[in-house]
Amino acid sequence: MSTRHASATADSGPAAPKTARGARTRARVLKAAESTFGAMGYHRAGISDITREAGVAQGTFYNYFAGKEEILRELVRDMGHQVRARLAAEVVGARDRLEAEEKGLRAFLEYLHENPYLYRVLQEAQFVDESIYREYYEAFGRGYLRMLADATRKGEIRSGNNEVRVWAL
Amino acid sequence: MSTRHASATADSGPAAPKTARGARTRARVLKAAESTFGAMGYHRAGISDITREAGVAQGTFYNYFAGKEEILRELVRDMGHQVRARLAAEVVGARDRLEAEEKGLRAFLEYLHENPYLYRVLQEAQFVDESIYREYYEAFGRGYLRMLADATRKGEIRSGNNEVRVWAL
DNA sequence: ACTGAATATGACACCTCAGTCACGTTTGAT
DNA sequence: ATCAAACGTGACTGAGGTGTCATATTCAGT
Repeated sequence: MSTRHASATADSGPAAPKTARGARTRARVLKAAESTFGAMGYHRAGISDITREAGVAQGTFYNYFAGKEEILRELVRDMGHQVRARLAAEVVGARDRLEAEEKGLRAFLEYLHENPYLYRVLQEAQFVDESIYREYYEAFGRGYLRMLADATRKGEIRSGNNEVRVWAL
Repeated sequence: MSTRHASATADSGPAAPKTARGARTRARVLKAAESTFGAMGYHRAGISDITREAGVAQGTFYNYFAGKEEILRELVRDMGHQVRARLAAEVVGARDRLEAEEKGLRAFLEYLHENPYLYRVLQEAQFVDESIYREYYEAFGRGYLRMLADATRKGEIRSGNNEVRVWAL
């Protein structure tokens, strides 16, 4: 039965790289997957396209990722981290909620403009495996919720059901 | 080179059915494609899934459709016709633009609620072949433009760049 | 009833591509 | 310098699935 659709949450399949070279290679493959999926689309893209782009052999791919779906999940995670890190960094200098909102939105759109692949990959991931999409969204929502909670504590916005607000946005 | 990505516009591949039975069969296969694509997704679904659902043999499929991509295009076209027909029918009784708008939107949402597959299939089609998606919503836009033009002629709304309005919506 | 065209069949050929594996090469610690 | 573990390689295979084809059946006009 293997680990099919059950709870493909955190098991990264193959173990993490143990050397510097391994880490670099893994990163190269992930980057290659980003551009390849982004340019050709997930389904048209083959593992061989990714490895060719990364400049490694086919087998190398499986040293770091369990399969095609797995690398997509990992990729979305990675992209999510980047976006959230960027947002967090942009927002620190903001005085109040409104300014943070404005800066955050601007930074978000900027990021999307610099990485046009994020949107496409994410949309496609939705059809490959719902849970990938969901994970991204929920992580995003959690970050947002934290910010709203902070703002509430500081009395900048009236309290209430923040979850509802996140959804609305 | 065959007819690859060139201008896959109107050639319906295999000729249209010549008998009543043929028409019925074609319709059955198309319906089966709708539910199968809708339920499993375009990529997971195989031709055999569609033909099984339709209750015909594999070969029959190719009597009416050139291939998988082709039937998707045909399906989107068909769904588009249905939606537009429905909208047009709902809107005829409206007095002015505002009422038409309200009725139209309501009918549209209703239709989407009754046919949850439309949205999903359309979204996925976007990644299979951009031109399928484009065709759908250009046709939609044209219909909308006609309505706006009518309204303009009747002096119900101020003239101006209607295309811009369609885009905005 | 007769007949050619249209339609239905399903086994099969063929091809793409994900994933494996046995064997080289590099790393990094002692 | 040595060695074991980590990493890299690319030819290979096996499954999955699209599209074909020779043949059988049904339709519709005469």
